[in-house]
Amino acid sequence: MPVTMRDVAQKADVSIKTVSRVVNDQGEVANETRERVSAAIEELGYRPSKLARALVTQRTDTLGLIVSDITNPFFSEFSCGMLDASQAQGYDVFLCNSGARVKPEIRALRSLADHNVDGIILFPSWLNEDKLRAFVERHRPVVVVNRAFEEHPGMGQVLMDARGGAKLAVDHLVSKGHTAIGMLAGYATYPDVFQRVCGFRETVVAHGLPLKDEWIIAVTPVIEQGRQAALQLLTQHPQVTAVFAYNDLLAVGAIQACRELERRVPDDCAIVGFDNVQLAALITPPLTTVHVDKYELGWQAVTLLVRMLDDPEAELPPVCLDVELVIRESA
Amino acid sequence: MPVTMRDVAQKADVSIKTVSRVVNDQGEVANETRERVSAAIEELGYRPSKLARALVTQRTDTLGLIVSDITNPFFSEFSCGMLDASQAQGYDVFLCNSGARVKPEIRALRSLADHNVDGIILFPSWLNEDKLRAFVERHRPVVVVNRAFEEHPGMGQVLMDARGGAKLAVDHLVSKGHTAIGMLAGYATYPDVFQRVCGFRETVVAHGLPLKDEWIIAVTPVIEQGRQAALQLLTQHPQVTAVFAYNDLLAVGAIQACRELERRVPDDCAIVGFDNVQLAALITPPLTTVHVDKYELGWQAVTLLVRMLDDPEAELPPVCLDVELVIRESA
DNA sequence: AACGTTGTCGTCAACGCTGACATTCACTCG
DNA sequence: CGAGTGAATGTCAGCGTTGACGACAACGTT
Repeated sequence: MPVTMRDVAQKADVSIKTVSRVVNDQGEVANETRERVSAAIEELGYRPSKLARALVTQRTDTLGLIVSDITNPFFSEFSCGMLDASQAQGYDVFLCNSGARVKPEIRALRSLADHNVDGIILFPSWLNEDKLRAFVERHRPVVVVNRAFEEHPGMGQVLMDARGGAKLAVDHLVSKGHTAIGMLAGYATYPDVFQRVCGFRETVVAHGLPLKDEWIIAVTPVIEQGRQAALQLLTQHPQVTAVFAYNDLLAVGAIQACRELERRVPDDCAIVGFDNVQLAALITPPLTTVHVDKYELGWQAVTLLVRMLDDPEAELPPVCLDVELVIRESA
Repeated sequence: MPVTMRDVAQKADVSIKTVSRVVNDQGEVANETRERVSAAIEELGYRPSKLARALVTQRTDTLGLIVSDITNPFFSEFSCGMLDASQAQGYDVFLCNSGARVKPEIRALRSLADHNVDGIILFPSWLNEDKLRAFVERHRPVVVVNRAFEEHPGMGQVLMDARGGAKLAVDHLVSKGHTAIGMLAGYATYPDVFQRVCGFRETVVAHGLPLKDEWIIAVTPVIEQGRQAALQLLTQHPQVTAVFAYNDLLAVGAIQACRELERRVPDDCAIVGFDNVQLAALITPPLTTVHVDKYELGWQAVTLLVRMLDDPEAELPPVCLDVELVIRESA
């Protein structure tokens, strides 16, 4: 039913191969012929079948993107940058939600491989390093965002300076006179929690302040969990006057907790978040947080992936984005 | 490099066709043979190429989704439902951002068609009805969300009861004693603005209240525009004591405007939004708004699309989701 | 003994396209 | 003037799979 190269060839009275040549404008085609073919293409409304082409070239012009939760503004802004960059490079993208679980991630990976995507972006990956490497072995290239690992051919990484961000946050808290600082952390199984907690610990110690393990609470990074954890932290350890949160969602939960405990923010308890999602500027009080350019992160991931595609041999170093502190009213 | 049916056939010492038969478990294969082939598949880690299969069956097991802006929580929640439903049905999905503009939408449509997606979901469509119909003619089926149009074979529609939602909002405002109600509307070119404005006008009139065109302001539905429009509305027409917003983003802008004008919400100015995005519950004061189950909307869109795929001849009626008022503190 | 029938499996072309390798023809040059 | 050159185009196989059809045993049935 759809018009094929054969139809065009017939109409322009040339061989199929010649049509192929003008479509991909490769090889030498006489001007007169080229125009005749172009006219036929135009007239028939011919569009080359990416499917058929992919079968022979092994290139589908598609990328796969796996995120934990597209509903989370952090990921959706990232996806937006990723999508725009892909489009600019001529790729279409398959989107999958992993729900931050291993099984669905594997299923998504498999399913992307089945569709022969040219490359995959994982944000982040919940697989252990061996499994991940095993997959990449058969389906390079893959770019992993926000999770550091040993460099390996076929795997690229895009990171943000999480440790530096944590330092920025704690420094700011300290400069405001806080000496008892707690942290609402994500679970250590979260691929990018480690860096943020590390940065937190280092900086607290560097300032010569007390560092108590009970002041660091690990929870799932969603608002409600943040509320509960902050409630717990602030009632059990009333001396804590400042909280650094793993992400803005937890920070929002902490603000809610403070409201319930009738602790004024930032006077009775200062709060700093991480990520600077849209929401951060809109709540009351507006959240002081570490800004990350999520759109840019997505764009960079594609840039790196495409570079790996262009030169499969190259060993590209990790890309790391800077972060900056956005001071609003919560600290 | 990747293992193909031929490899499996060789290993199991059968013909390629037999392998095909067990893979798709169709046709009669002796148990003994089936097991031998299955073993070979397992051992070799064979996975059928969707590409090659698609070339002959004309089915790619992929769907296309075009949304205005994945960054908007309204669309991202929808996408989540759409993604989950697709996955449940065995489809992978191409995601495209149209940026709420015609050109990119057309480009996305074309590019999806080039990849031979089995069906497309448009949320919403910015094309005029003729163009849309022309496209669908060649690439059915398509499901359009949140935009009503004349029924047409190959086009499905999924809607929400926008008019009813507007009525709910206005009724509530009236019940609170408001008699001068303004509206922050989206541009009439927005596909789903019409219904909401219509419902607004009808209900205001039904209550015997004044309906002034100057009290209805059309803007791009983002926070900042909402703020400016509300500023304008409330200073030029101070008698207005209640505002119904086309969506929550505009409502949030209105709340900001009230704060600047030192009008207390809801005492000096009541505000009702539409959509009930996550943000609505988190701002101060929490927003009274019309709730729409966006996840369900996405799920329904896929359900409809798949039904159209299964029976191309069937004339499926539009699906319409109910809405409900969520009363919080802004009205 | 000749004839369906049924179950199992294979052959072959085709899907729409590209890459490797002809082929043709005009033209140049020693 | 024959060989060599290069531009323009064509032929053919093959990418990995499926559908239409055919082959061939094994088994009753008359």
